[in-house]
Amino acid sequence: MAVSRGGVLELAVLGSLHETPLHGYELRKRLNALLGMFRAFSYGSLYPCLRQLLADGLIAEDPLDQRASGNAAQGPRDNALPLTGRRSKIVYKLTAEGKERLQDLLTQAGPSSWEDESFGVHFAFFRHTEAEVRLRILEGRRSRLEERLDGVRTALARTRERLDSYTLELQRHGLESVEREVRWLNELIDTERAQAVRARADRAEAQDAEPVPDKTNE
Amino acid sequence: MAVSRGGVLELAVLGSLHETPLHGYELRKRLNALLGMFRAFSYGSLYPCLRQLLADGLIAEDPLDQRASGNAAQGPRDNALPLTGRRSKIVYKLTAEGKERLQDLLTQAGPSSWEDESFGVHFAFFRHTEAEVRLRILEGRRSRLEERLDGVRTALARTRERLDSYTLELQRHGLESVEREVRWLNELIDTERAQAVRARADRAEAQDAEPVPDKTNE
DNA sequence: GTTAGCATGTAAGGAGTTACATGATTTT
DNA sequence: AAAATCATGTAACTCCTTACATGCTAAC
Repeated sequence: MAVSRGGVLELAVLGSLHETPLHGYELRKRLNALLGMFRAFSYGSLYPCLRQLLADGLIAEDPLDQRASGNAAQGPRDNALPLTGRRSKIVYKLTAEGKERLQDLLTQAGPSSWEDESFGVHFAFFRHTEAEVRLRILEGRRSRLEERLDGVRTALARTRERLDSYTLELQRHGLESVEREVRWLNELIDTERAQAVRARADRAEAQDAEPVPDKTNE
Repeated sequence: MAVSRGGVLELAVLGSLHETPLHGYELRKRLNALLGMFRAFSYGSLYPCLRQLLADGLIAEDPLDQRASGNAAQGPRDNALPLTGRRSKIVYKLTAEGKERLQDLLTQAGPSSWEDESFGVHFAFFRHTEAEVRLRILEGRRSRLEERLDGVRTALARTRERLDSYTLELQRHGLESVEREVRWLNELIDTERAQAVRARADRAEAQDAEPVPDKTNE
């Protein structure tokens, strides 16, 4: 079943391809437009990744595109068309296995989903993620950041020597940025919870008679 | 002269050791307190780095520490002291060559100083950096971020399909964060320029008679 | 007809991490 | 005397980047 190894790229590719078939070049542009503020991928990693995913059967060439990339017998006539052996766009689409794998990746709530490098990518595909998993990822990221704040703050408190103005300014800016992200996460978590409550209420109304379990694990 | 290869760790180590001699464990804690909001280093990279720097003669063991790490002949008597062959703190200090190398690294204003992974480290040692270099690094980082803003914004403008709320929120938060950093850089740059002007005025006053060249390359 | 951008790929390697292994010292 | 944490180190590996190489297609 070939693990087609971890790394956010896999998720980024699979997630993008889930929306619509794409070829490598366009895929990269999409990705860098979507995640450009957080990270950028190069062709040098994208194409090998596509190759691996293809080998693993998670994606497949999409024949719907008119410029077939096949080397099969096509009329040797009129080779003015861009079919030189194998040079044209290669459009990929998700296979059934690929969709399964994507669902797997989207269900994982762990360090691999809330660390700096990966959180943005996971968040970008929250639309396809279950509500519960979304919440756990958001909370996971928040505690990750709070750990960081704690660590730096206590380390700072233990420091005897007073720091120069640049170090101080860096500290201040860093703290502020992380605190801002925590506040942002708080808002998102509140929204998610409110939605969950609403969804539960809707479900309750639907089955009406049955008393809602309502396990208040708050 | 052994290049003792690039990577921010080298600068981080050399910079820290420039303030005061330290051993590996403590060094790591310092670093993670100083830069914890931006990145964290592990022992697995720190110790090999120290070894390399030692081999290159940029750092040396500091004999000032009472627990000498030497294997030289010390009285075999009273070996209850922690001197088992070679297990105790190894305190390193900068050599003359190391100081030179540090100055080199601090003078470099280029991508290696203003990219995400490295900017924080360079900034943390701005105290030891020339005013001119500081300015170029700050401006370099600013244009890097502005490029990013441009790229994402134009890509976004070209996008036909409207995005789901999560993608949108990610976009918004990303843009806002980067814009905030740009504003922060603007302030820092202003401050730096004001200081430069003041410094020039001071120098002019000092030599008084001599008309200041004042090449207004603004 | 030449630049600029679209499109696909590979080889080499960089900068670190994780997990492991070990031992010394201090605290409880 | 057990647990925590201080302290040093290595091997294997990961994920990605840089630099290169190639060729098509559109625009100026």
